[in-house]
Amino acid sequence: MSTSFAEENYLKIIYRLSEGHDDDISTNAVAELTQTKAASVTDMLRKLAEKGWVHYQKYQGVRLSPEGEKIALGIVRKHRLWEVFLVEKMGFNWDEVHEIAEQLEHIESDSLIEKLDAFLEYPKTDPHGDPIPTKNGVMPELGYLHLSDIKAGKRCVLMGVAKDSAVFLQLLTKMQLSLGSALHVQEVNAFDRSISVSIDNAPAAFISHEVAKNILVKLA
Amino acid sequence: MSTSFAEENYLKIIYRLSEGHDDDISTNAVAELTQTKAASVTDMLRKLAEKGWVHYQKYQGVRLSPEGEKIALGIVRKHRLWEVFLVEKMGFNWDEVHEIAEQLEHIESDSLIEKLDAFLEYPKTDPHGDPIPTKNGVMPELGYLHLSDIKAGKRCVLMGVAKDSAVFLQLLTKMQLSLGSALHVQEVNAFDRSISVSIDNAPAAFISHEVAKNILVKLA
DNA sequence: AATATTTTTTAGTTGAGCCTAAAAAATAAA
DNA sequence: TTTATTTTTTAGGCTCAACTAAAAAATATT
Repeated sequence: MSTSFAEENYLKIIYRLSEGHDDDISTNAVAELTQTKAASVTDMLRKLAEKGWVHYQKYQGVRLSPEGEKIALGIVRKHRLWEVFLVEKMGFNWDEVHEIAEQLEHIESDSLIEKLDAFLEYPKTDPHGDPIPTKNGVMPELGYLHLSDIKAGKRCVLMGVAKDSAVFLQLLTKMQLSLGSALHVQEVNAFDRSISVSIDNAPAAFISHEVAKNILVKLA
Repeated sequence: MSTSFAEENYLKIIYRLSEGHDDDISTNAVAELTQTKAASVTDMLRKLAEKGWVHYQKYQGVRLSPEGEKIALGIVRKHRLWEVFLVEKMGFNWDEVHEIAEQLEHIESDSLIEKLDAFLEYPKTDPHGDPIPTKNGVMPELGYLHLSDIKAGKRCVLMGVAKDSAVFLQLLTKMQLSLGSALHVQEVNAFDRSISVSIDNAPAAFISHEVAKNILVKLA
């Protein structure tokens, strides 16, 4: 069965909202991310349920069916591969690629995506450190930690971001933070939970808790 | 003013139908290429005329306005650049890229198209030899001849095709014909207007008039 | 020139995907 | 537990881009 542009967006958004827990997703949460009204979401959820891509009972929220998840992972895979292409081959910055990839993710051609994957040399993650689902529909688990959870004294490496809005990414860039940055957490400041961190062995800088929460690291 | 997917397709098709003459285009001709019914075309032409992209008077046919032509050339430029990408970078054959490029041509990002152009090293033609419009909206005139118009005894080089349907391109491939093939027209056979042509100095093969009409060459 | 045929347009529908306003259900507060 | 608030759904409408059937205009034929 074929999927429309709108349907693909809903499935992708429900997937995103479902990551990391198994509660059902509320109509309002979906409406916020799709930039539509709750009433429109209700319509679409009923349609997606009819097609077998979500489990939905009115007033009870929604979750993806196995088939729906497969479709969503396909979209995410395409989105992230195109982001790699845009950064690695087209020379875009990591904060410029989201909107373009939102369009490219709907291009329908399995062979194109396989060839693109090969051309990019089978990347494991996108330019924000997010894992790229395999073509069999498996999302690799990378097990990164939030910088905000790292204890004072520890060293770690910046592996990804939990949020890829342009303003956030631009802030990181201004702070000289990028994938691969070596971080050394000097201390956690009790007052505002900001942390003092040395970036690539430079003198320590302050990173707010809000920012640290959205930085993903692995211990060195 | 922004253009929808459907509007872009109509403008592109009107452009294609207008190439090489300045008669107005009929509703039916547009309907055939858009794969819609004449009544639907009438609706859309009225809409495009309101937006100032075409000149249209009912029962009198349609032609692009300067603004409409600019939009159409932008779409054609994107289509052909993506085709180059698909063949040169993704490894597709020239008969496989049309449908995918039909989707990619609607991706909206000026900076992407400029970067793609640079990445491809500013190609002048697509994989079928069709010229790529400049970013200023100029369609280069290549002045190729139809193989069917070449006199016996002449040598020429295959520079493009006037039709890029998959079956036609596959036939050329089977006949060992591709861009750059060196052709030597031995004789024009009066009976069926087929021509005897040596391809890359191999023993002469027959090329039907129908095929020769759609092959573009320049004299060697 | 009159008639027949083809082409094009009008009129009225349809489905997808959105909307607003009002009703109903679920949840929170008194 | 009753009342108030928030969330979600229903009902009815809108726009876009298609459709069919019928009318009108243009073109071709006799």
